[in-house]
Amino acid sequence: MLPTTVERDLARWQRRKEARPSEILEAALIEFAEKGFASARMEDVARRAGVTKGTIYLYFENKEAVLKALVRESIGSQISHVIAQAENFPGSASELLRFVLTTIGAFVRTSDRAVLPKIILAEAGNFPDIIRFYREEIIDKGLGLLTSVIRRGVARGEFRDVAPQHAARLCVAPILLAAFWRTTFAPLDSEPYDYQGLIDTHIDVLLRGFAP
Amino acid sequence: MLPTTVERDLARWQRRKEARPSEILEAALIEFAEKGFASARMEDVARRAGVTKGTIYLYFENKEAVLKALVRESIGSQISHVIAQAENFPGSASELLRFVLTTIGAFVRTSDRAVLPKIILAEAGNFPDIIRFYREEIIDKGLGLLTSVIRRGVARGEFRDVAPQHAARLCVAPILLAAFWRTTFAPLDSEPYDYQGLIDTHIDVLLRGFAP
DNA sequence: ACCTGATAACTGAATGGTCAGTTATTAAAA
DNA sequence: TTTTAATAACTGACCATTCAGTTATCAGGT
Repeated sequence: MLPTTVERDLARWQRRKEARPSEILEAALIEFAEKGFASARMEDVARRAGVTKGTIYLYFENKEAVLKALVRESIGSQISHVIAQAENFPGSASELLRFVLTTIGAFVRTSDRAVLPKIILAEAGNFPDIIRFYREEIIDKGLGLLTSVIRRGVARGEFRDVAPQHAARLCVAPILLAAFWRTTFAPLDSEPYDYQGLIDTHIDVLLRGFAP
Repeated sequence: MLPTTVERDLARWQRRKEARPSEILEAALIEFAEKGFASARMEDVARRAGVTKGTIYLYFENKEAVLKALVRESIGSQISHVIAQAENFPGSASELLRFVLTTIGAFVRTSDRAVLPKIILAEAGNFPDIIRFYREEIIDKGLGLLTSVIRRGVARGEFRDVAPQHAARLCVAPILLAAFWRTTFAPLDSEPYDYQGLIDTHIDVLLRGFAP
């Protein structure tokens, strides 16, 4: 049961300054997702990352800093990327909307980062600055993008006169819900839920609902 | 600053066996909402309820039992009530759908229980049986109701042929999102968000999207 | 009307376990 | 040999839970 001395001596540990931070974040994401931020233990994060607790504190100031780093590295870049693509999009507003929602949908269906909104939501009360960051960098930017797409569609007569700030939220709601579902209730399901079908139906119903 | 001896002697404490449990639950809801279940302190719950820590344990086995009680007493009855009303609803499927969504919307906009989904979501990993209860008693029942309404609408030719299990989720998504928003980001907003407008727009877009 | 014990609601200090963060030490790498 | 990544034992604070003691309430006696 105990590791042999050979294994011990051969394995031991290596110095891998470059690789540690990302490995720690990867491990933290899994632990935070499983237990929630407050109940996740730094020792478990460390073990999963293949180091000991002390090592984490060489790279991160404290537990909160690990969560902050996760939020920063995970989502911010994605959003900017989508916004950039949307800016030089050639097609109509409907096509652009379809493209944006499909992209976000794919992210939510496949990325392990899709748990983050849930983790952040849960800790809202305890870390006001993380919430503010998330609100400004992710939500406001995302809603801003969608609002402008819809406003454009309305201006061009593609969409009827819906309130853009409400319509933008209608666009993301089912996708976000899918993210929560996948990271919370999916394990209880006997057969996997058809997220693709949900998102397709969503885009379909939405565009018809927006049509003049 | 200190309470006068008179006040002290008059106040002290009273025996209020009947009132305690609900007062404790009320206090717990607020504390759990603010800090999250894991970070909420029983002592703070007690103080808010006007008792001391020990008293809570006269009425509840432990912290988890308080959360369980909250889930049971808060939402279950609401759902059954809506379902009962829906069952003998006279009008068309659209009218029924509008009625159901308006009712849920009103609950989410006004009730302090609207935080519960968030609290439960956050603790999913730690309390599998609470999640299972919530899943079976709230989600499955709620989705079941909406699915049957939509199926009826499709059968009667009021709605086009949308997939009922997806469409049902589209119905609740924006309302749930509103609940999360109200209990998380609303405090950051300078002016209050127009939930009523969101829900009205939602119902409007949705029914047009469902129309043949 | 006024005691007076019995009962049960309630208190709050003590307990014990957990865990974030620290530090003295070890050993890989340069 | 020196530097520093990494370890592992340690500390201290925090907090759920317990329980021995306190006090409101009430019934039955005087």
